[in-house]
Amino acid sequence: MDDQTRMLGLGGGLGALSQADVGDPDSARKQQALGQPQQDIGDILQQIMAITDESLDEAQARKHALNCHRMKPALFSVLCEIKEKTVLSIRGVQEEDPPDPQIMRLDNMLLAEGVSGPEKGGGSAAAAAAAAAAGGSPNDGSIEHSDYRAKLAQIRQIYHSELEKYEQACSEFTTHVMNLLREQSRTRPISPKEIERMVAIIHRKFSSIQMQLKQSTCEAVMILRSRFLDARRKRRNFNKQATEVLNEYFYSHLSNPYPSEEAKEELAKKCGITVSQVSNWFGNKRIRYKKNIGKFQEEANLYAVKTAVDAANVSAQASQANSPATPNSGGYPAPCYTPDGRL
DNA sequence: ACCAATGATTAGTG
DNA sequence: CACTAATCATTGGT
Repeated sequence: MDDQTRMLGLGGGLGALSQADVGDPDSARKQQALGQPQQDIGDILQQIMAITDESLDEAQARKHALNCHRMKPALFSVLCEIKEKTVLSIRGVQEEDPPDPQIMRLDNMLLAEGVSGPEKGGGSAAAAAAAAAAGGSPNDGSIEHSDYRAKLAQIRQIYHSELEKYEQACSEFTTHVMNLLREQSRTRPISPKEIERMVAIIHRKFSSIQMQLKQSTCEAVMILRSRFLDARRKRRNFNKQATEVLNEYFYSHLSNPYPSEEAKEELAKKCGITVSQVSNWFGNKRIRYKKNIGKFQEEANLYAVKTAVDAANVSAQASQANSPATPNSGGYPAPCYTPDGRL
């Protein structure tokens, strides 16, 4: 035992004990003066082991006596140390948890969506930015975003209140456990370090619950996104003039209705829409025209006449110049645009 | 309320 | 990456 105590580096307490063991008369006298029986570690352990065999009152009294024993702190630290070296070391190895990549992802997304970020101003700006970046949808999107933002704010509010609830519950539980452990540490070898570790465990458990919250919040945001930011749901028909311009181009280039990038830009400008909208329009137009040429015959004629008239005006002005873009001037053309493609 | 028209998205292709 | 074809979701006329 002496060796062991020295190895454990224990201080005065046990040193004094060993002295008492040897029967230092001075120490014995002091103990007598304090009214405590002389005893060694073996006796103490004996008492501890026997404590369950005694009546409750006896046990309480014994416990109190043991608690007040001057050897108690030393014993306590020994037991703590032994415990530390056995049980806890097993778990202590994998203690340092690297930040969970999953929760990092969720956090990043929530931040990007403006759910978990700063409150009003920054949040909505971030949301708008995220929306613009993700959708790529070139809608000017000023009206529809108000609705979106309202819903997002709702989600944010729920998220925050839930988060607060969790945090509160967590801290409540933590303090409860800490109090319990502190209380217990009067009779059981529970070191502050162990309490700390227990707190960490609790926090991890709660953070996994939080992750569920974050996950479901993310899902809610995604659904909201797809509901509100999908441009299909906020479609506006182009105005008459715009469709007229587009149709004019389409039917006057029926043989090759593929506007160049420049032409698209020009059309976009004329129609007050974006280039990709022009591309969409031509894509739709081509496929729908091809699918049912008959249905579009009337329209084709209309625009053919229109361009013919324009061409006529132009050529009238320009005397005899051959306008290059009047493939169908005159009659009603069997459309040059065939399903197989460009002529 | 129904349905054709229509702008936008998506998967697939060269 | 531009394009086609299919499809979605809304608009607007009836």
